[in-house]
Amino acid sequence: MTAGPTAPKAQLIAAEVRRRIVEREWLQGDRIPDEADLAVEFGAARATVNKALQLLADEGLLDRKRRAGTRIAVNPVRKATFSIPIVREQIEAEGMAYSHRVIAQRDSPIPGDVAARTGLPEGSLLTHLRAVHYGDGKPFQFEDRWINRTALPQVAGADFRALNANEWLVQNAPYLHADVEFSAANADARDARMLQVRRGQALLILHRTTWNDLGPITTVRLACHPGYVMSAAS
Amino acid sequence: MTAGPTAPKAQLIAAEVRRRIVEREWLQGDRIPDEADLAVEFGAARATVNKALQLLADEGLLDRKRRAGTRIAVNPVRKATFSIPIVREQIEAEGMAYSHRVIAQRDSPIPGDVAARTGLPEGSLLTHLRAVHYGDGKPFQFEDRWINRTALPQVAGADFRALNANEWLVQNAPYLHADVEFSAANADARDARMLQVRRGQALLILHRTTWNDLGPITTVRLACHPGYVMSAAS
DNA sequence: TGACTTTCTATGTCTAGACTTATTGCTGTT
DNA sequence: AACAGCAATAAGTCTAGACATAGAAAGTCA
Repeated sequence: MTAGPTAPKAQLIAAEVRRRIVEREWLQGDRIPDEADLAVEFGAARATVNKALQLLADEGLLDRKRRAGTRIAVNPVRKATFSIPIVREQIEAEGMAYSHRVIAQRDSPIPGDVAARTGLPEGSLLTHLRAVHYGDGKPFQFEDRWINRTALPQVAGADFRALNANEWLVQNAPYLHADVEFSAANADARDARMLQVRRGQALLILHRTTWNDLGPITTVRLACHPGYVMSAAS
Repeated sequence: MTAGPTAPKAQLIAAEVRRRIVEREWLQGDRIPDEADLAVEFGAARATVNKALQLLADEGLLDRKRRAGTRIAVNPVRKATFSIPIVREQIEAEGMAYSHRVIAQRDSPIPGDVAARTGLPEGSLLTHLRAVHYGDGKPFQFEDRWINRTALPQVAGADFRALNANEWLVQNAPYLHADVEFSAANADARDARMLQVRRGQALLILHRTTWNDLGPITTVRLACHPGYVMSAAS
C-alpha cells in the first residue's frame, strides 16, 4: 500500500497528500493549495497532480469543486471494493475440489419479488435455475437464479450441467450494470436441505442482479454455507 | 450509467468499447486494436484512449499487458464498490431520528480474536466500547469496538456519549487501509438483548478494521438489525 | 434590500509529443 | 532442443500548454 520510491510520480504525490491528512498536518475542512501550486512544490506537471488528487477524491478523502478548490473531506465517506467472485475459482482457491449439481431448470412465470428486483412486468416467462455448488463434496453455496430469456436468447441452448450458470453467464453475457445486496437470513426448509444445515441456521445471503443494454439479464439469490465470510478492502 | 452526448471524451470511448464487448463485436480473449489505432479511430489523443481503457481494465472488463496489448477478459472478475456508511447518516437517510446509547467503555486486555484481526500482541491494553444505535428509538445496530490507544492517544479524552465513536473516529483518525468482512450469525444472548430480537435470529455481521501508519486503529463488530440490507453497485 | 449580471478562478478535460519499461518473439549459439 | 541475448512493440507515465466550465465573489441595478 505504501508507494515505494520507484512508484509513479502521481502515486508518490497521492501518498504524500494522504500522509499530510493522516498525520493531521492538514485538517478536516481545510482548503489545500491549488493544483498549480502543488505542481510547483512537487516539481510535476499539473496533470500529474490532478491525477493524484482525483485518486484521493475517489477514495473519499478529498472534496473537490471547481473554482472553490480542494478541501479535506469533513466526514470522509470512504469506499471499499470487492470482487464479484466466480464460485468455482473461489472454492478452488481454498484448495477444495469443485463440483456442482443442478437441482432444477425450467421456465416459469416470474414471481413478485423477482419482478420487483428486475423491473420486468408480471407475467413474464423466465428460466428458473436452482443449483448447489460443492467444495470437496460439502455444500458451499445454494444458487436460486432467474434468467431473462428475452435479453439472452442463447440460454435455451445452454447446458448448465456441464458448465455452471455462473461461468456461462460471465462468459456469455457481459453486463453493463450490477447490483449486489448482502443480507442475513435464517435457513428455511429448502436452504437447510440444500446446504445440509439445520433449519434456522444464520446464512449470508447475496442477491445479485445484472443488466445489459437490452434490460435485466439475471437475478440470483446465493445462500452461503455457515462460516462463509465475504471480504472487501480499502 | 449511459454516457450522454455531453460526457467527456474518455467516457464516450469507454462506453463505445464497453458496447462492443457487451454486443459481442469483440469476443472473450480477443486482442483489441492498440491505443494508437484507437486514438486515430476516435479522433482523440492517445492519453485519452489510455484513460478510457484503464477505466475498463479497473472494472475488470479488459486485461492489459505491456507489449502484449489489450485483450477482452476471459473470466471478467468484476468489481463492485460500496460506501462505508456512517450510522447516523444512514439512519437519518431512512427518515428516522438517530440516537445512541453507550453500554460500556473501559480499558481491557485484548481478546484472542481481536489480536488475530489486528495483529497486535496478546496482552495489549485496548479501549473496549459497546454501544447501540437507534432509529426512531428502535435498535438499528449493535457496535462492539476495540480501539488501539497506542495509535490513537486522543481516545482518552473522547466522550462517546456526546459524539458516537463512528463519527469521532471518522473525524479524528483518517485511516490508510481498511478491511471489511460480511458474515451472518445467529443472535447470541447479548445480541438479542441489545437489538431486542429473539435469540437465534439471523443477523448480518460486519467486521471492520482500520490501520494508519502507526498500526491498527480500531476493529469493530457491527450486528445489524434483522432486515438490514447492505447494497453495492456496478 | 434583494435579484440579476459579470468577472474571475480552480478544477475538468484534452492534445501532441516524449521517454520508460515489461514482454514477446526472433536470432544465433551451444 | 534448449538457451541466452537482442530488438521491436504496446502499454505506462509524464510534460507543457490549451480551452471549457462550474460556481464563488464582486459589482449593478431596481
